[in-house]
Amino acid sequence: MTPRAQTPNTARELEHPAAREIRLEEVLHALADPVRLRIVRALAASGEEMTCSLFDLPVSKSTTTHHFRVLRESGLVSQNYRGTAKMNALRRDDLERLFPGLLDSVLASAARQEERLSSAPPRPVRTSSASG
Amino acid sequence: MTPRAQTPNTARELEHPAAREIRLEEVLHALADPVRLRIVRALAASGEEMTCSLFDLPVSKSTTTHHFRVLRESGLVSQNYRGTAKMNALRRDDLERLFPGLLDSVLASAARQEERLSSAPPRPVRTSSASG
DNA sequence: GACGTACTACGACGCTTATCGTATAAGCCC
DNA sequence: GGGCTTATACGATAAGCGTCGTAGTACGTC
Repeated sequence: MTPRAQTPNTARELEHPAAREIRLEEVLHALADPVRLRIVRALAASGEEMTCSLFDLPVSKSTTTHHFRVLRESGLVSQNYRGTAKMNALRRDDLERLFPGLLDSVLASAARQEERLSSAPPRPVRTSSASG
Repeated sequence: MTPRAQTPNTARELEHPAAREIRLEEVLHALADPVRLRIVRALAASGEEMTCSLFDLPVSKSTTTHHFRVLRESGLVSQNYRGTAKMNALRRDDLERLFPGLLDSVLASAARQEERLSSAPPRPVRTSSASG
């Protein structure tokens, strides 16, 4: 077969769902995994493209690839090759148009939870009648 | 054992996670299932408690029970018995305190997607050279 | 006490998924 | 070209999950 005639350097193009094909359930499912949520948060924090290898994840290389694929197929991130590296970016515009405010509230919730869980003193119950 | 001494009508109490135990990942996972998202939307729309049997779901009774359990254990809904019926309610206050705006943006996104998918004309491609 | 209603528990089944290791392909640099 | 880096593909595995049916429990009513 060898159908890849010349295809200079843009040869490796990855399939992305069109904006209208993105489904809320899949986006939520993609975000529900701790590793993937971490990836999305890192991408949002950097605001720019990042290569896969920049992420410090507690899983193997293969698993990382798998998670990036899930993120891409759900429509959360876009990926394109740049030399040997693969650049990843959040599809903020598409997501904002489809689900206004969703990504931001998830990101804010994640940040809030991290703060709450890390700095949470073993505060017993605080019985100071001030009521909650 | 028979530890249920007298316990008049509040005998059957269900375990709910405390607010501080609610995890974003579990909430997102709970919302990622179409059936459960539908339940949550119905609860939000009604604004009040609803019995399990009020929901018109495309799954069996057992499966419905399963989904309600997932919702309760994730912290999304609270359940308490009232006679033979089990009343379900969204834990809006707890969720809003933990993840401000999250639930609303998910609900809005779901509504938006439903509208988009139902009223979507099979608009071909619109090749009007306007470039995309 | 007997019956009906509402929901649960349990076991089963099949599909999906998160994980890994190894082998492989594409591109860069010398 | 040779070797290094980066990421993929593939197969395997174990766990999780959505689904169901059946049997059972709790409650209200007669």
